[in-house]
Amino acid sequence: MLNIYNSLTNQKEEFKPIVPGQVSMYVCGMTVYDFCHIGHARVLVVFDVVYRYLQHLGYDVNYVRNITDIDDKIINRANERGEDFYRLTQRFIDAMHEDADALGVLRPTKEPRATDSIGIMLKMIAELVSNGHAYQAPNGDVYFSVAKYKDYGQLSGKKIDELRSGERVEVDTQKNDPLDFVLWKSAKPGEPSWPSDYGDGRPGWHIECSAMSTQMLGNHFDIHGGGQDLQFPHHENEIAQSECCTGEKFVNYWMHNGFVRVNEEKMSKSLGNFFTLRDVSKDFKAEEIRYFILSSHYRSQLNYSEDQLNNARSALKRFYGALLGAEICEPLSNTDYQKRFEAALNDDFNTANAVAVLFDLVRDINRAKTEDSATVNALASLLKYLGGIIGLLQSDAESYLKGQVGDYSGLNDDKVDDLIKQRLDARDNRDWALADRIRDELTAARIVLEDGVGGTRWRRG
RNA sequence: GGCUGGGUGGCAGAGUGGUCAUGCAGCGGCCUGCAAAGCCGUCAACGGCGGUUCGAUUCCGCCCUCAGCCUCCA
Repeated sequence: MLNIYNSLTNQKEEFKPIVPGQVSMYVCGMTVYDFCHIGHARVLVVFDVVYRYLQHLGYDVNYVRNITDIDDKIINRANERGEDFYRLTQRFIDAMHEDADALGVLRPTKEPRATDSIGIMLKMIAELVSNGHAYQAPNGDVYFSVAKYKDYGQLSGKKIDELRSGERVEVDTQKNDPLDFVLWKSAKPGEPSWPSDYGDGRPGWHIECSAMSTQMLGNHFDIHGGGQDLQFPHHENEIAQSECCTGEKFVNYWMHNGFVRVNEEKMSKSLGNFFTLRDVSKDFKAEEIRYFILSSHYRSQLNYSEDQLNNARSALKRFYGALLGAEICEPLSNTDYQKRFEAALNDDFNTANAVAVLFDLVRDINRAKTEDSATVNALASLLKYLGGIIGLLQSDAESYLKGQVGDYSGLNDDKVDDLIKQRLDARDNRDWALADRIRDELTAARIVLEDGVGGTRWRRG
């Protein structure tokens, strides 16, 4: 039985889909004006695990993750570069796909772009205007009337009165109420725009998610996810717009992942303390980054540091070390390991706990290695199968361990094999000094040797 | 100021009203020509003060403290 922590009620609840056997899930994706950083990677990976695990449980999952490809930042960036905004966003969409693929993130079922959905947004806006929940201001902008939605604040726990008293935004005289938010922005000269009954303009940020999610998943769907920073105002506003427009409940389960932090501070574009995936990938394998993300619970904060990534590196070496030499076959079914593993994931996707189960399995594999290979193969296959449920351990063990990343010395695999052969000769002659000298040479090139009964193995350290 | 969520052993990070988390690091041993890897053993923690309880790191209250949101942000 799967339990999910619901941000709407602030407690874990048993997951029950609206339609038995099917899950409809929407996750707020990237605004594509720059490369993805580790914080973005966390959303991608966290909800990839949710997606994979729901499928593992046998659900037919309709997973929609949007792309915001029109907003102020995109326009500004395009202007700075003198590049057409559509070309700019296309470039970063391609980059995002490359990054996500590398991390082992499965493509969502659908990945709508905001600019392809303007029509449906305008329909929603028209409905909100006609039913009195929205109005057009003198300057042409269309705003949503927060005060007219009595349940506003249900997700973030905020109260309209308190928001108003803590108001820090300068009052926009165009709005009837400072809390109102924009649905349609009228275009300034030279900005990308779309025609509408309210004049040329572009959509506000919040309406796109309401439009694309309800269009693709229905007015009422199961799961909506995103980063914690979207809880307010973005998700709160989505609820308000959607429910005022459709008259139905919008979403049953809200999921929010915690931030990645750098030196006790949120990693964010505005603080400038972010590390892009591309930067980090110069020194670490994508799977190490994925493991790092999954080594803590998705709702807790995650501190980014090189030590943490090194820790992930050690962990994966241990996993792949256990897998090395085993023959992968049909995994054992109904094992205690699988039960514990699933119990962990059933508990609000507790990947940290699930990974701990995998380490117990590793110990059993390594123990069995001195005894019989059938047990090793069976347990290793189970390890690989369970790892696959959270998108880990799917590489070939030997190539993973020999794989290189970043600036290693120029020693290629053939040269390594050659040196190892020379060292073996030296060892046969009991010339330990020479053997050790060769090993030192390899060590300097970050090659680690392991002399075993079956010969000498090596890996890149 | 309002609202969230935290404070666990050297580090990271789960969890529980009374027996082991787990990984890395450390220490002792086995294995090895020596290593490495692996295995066995081992050390060690629950922010502070009260309360409930036979017993609390785990429940309750207060305090201290950290992060996040309240403005764009995954």
